[in-house]
Amino acid sequence: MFAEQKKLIDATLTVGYVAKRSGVKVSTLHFYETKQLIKSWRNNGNQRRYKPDVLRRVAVIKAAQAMGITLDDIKNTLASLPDNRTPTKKDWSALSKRWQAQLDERIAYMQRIRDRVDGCIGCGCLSLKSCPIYNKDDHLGSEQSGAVLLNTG
Amino acid sequence: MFAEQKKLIDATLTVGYVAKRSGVKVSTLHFYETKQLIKSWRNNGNQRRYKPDVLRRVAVIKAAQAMGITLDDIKNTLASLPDNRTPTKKDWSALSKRWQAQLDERIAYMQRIRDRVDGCIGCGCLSLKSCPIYNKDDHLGSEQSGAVLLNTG
DNA sequence: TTAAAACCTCAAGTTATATTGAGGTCAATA
DNA sequence: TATTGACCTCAATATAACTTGAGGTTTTAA
Repeated sequence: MFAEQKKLIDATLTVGYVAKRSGVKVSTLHFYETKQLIKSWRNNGNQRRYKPDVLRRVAVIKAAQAMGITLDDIKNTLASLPDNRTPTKKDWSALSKRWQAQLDERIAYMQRIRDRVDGCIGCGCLSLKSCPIYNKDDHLGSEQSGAVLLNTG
Repeated sequence: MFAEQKKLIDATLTVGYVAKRSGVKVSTLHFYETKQLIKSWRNNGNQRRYKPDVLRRVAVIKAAQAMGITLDDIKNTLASLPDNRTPTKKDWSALSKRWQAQLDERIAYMQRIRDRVDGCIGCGCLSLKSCPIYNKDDHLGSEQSGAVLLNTG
C-alpha cells in the first residue's frame, strides 16, 4: 500500500508515493533528479526519500511546461528558490510572476503571427526570406529560435 | 553560380537554388521530401528538380511551424491543396484560415493558463492532480497532450 | 577536358523529454 | 520467513525535426 505512505515517519515521501500523487511516472522523477530539477536523499537501503514540497515542485514543473517553458529554463528559474529553507507561498508566487511575463510575451508573439498570417500566406512575400512571419527580428526579442511545438490532435 | 539558375529551362529549380531562396538547407529539403511535404522529379542525372511553387510550400511550412504546428499536421493540411494544378492564392488563403483558427485556440489556451497561473502556483492546489492548469479537460478540446515547447533564450 | 562545385544515397548523430527493460536488491506482509 | 511489490542502476529505445558525414556521381566552367 505505498499510496498510503504507511509507517514512514517525519513525512518523508517515497518515490512511488510522489509519482502517484503528482501524476508522473517514477522514471520521470528519476529523470528530473538527474536534471537537477528535484532532490532526494537515500535511506539505509539506498531508496529515495523526498520532502513533501517536492510535490509542489513537480506540479510547478508541469505547469511551466504547459506554458511552453523548457526544462532547462525551469531549472534556472527554480534555482531562484531558497536553498536553505522550504519555499513559502511568496517564493512560489515570485516564480509564477516571472513565468507570467514570459507567457505574456509568447501570447503577444502568437497574436502578431495570427494577425499577419492570412495576408502573408495569401501574398507573395512568403516565398522570400524577408517574410515577417519568420523574420528573426520579431522573435520574442531574442536571437533564439522562438520555436513552438504543440500537438494538435 | 547555382543561385542564378543559369541554363535551366522552363523555370524548373535545382535543390541548391530552392535551398538558398527559401532559407533552408538542402538536407532539409531532402528531409521534407521523405516526409512527403514537398515533391520533386529527377533529371537524367538523377538530380532533383522542382516547380517554382515549392518555394511557397516551404515558406508556408516554416510559417506553420512558427505557429506551433507539427510537420505531421502541416502535411495533412497541405494535402488539401489541389494535386492536379498549381495552387492559387485562394487555395493558400484557405490554408491560412485553417491555421488561424488553430492559432486562435492556442492563444486562448495560453491566456487561460496565464489567468490561472499566479493564483494556482501560489495556492495549494498545484500539489494535486486536480489542478486546472494541467487538467487534461482544458487541453484545446482534445485528449492529446497539448504540449508546448518554446525556446526562451 | 578536367577540376571544382553541386548533387546523390544512406547511415549515424543531435537535442529535448522522457519511457522501457534487464538484472538485481530491499521492505512489507501473510 | 518467504513471497511479492517497490525500489535500484544503467543501457537502450522512442519521437520530432533535422544535421552531418562518408563515399560516389553529375554538371558547370575555365
